[in-house]
Amino acid sequence: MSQGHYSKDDLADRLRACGINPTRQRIEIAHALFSRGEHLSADQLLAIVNDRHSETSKATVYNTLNLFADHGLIRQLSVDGSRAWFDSNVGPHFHFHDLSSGALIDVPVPDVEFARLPVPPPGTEVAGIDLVIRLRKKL
Amino acid sequence: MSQGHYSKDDLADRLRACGINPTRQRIEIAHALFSRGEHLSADQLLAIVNDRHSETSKATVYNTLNLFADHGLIRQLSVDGSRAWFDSNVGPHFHFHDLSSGALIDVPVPDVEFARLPVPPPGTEVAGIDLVIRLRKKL
DNA sequence: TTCCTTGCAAAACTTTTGCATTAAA
DNA sequence: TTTAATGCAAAAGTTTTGCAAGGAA
Repeated sequence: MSQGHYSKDDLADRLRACGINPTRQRIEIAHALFSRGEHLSADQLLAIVNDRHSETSKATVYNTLNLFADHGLIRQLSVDGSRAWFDSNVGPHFHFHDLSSGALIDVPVPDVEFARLPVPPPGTEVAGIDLVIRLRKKL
Repeated sequence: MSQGHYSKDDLADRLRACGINPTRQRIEIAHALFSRGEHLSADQLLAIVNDRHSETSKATVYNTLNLFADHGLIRQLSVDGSRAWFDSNVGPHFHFHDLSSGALIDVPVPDVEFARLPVPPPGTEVAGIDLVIRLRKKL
């Protein structure tokens, strides 16, 4: 789904398609998010964006990340309590979490299959499933 | 497993069994955690403990929660980015997360069955599985 | 005494917000 | 000119830490 299009124009189109006004800062943040297939924190984004081009403020990074997440362009992960991670892959998938390194690794949907899931409480329905498989070093 | 023993003596025994010196504050925090079957935040614990008995400081609440978690007496949950939740149920189980109310509801193990799980990366093994089923209001 | 625990305040860290400035249409 | 976006600094919220004081053995 529109992988590999990381030019400014393509990214601007992608933002517009979500109803987001494509500004310079937003395009740069989007580039950092989508050109790397990684999970990034707000701090990392700030460092990446300000390393490559001109100045972007911390507030703008946070505002932009929330904006992107609100429009379904990225997903915010709560994997450890220390900080938020932002995932440029909004398609259904799961995660390995390496407890020794802190690394997050994607787990594609076909690698997981549920034979049984609980029935949601009355009046509610499932909005999404977050699965995190914690990993430790094998001895 | 040792449910329903919430007297000071029983709680003290339970702490000692984990290698934790049972002080007054620790016993009160343990009582708040175990006598209710709920998921509690540090702030809620602080309020509960200081409502019933004498003063316990915020730092002691945090230190105690970390101590309990380090000794496997409770589990810290990362379910939303806003704050940590502490679960007095350390046995294997999963969670519903009601997005509209913020409520956390236990899902017992038998309600979930995995037909397939991914193979951990080389040199690692599975330390635990966190499953959070997000719920929204059904229309 | 000696060791452990607690409390307080301050610090650290992440995230949000208020507001003046800037950029854009 | 009018609106939207940005940057800065301050504020807010959660959690950790340093250190002096307190309590138990």
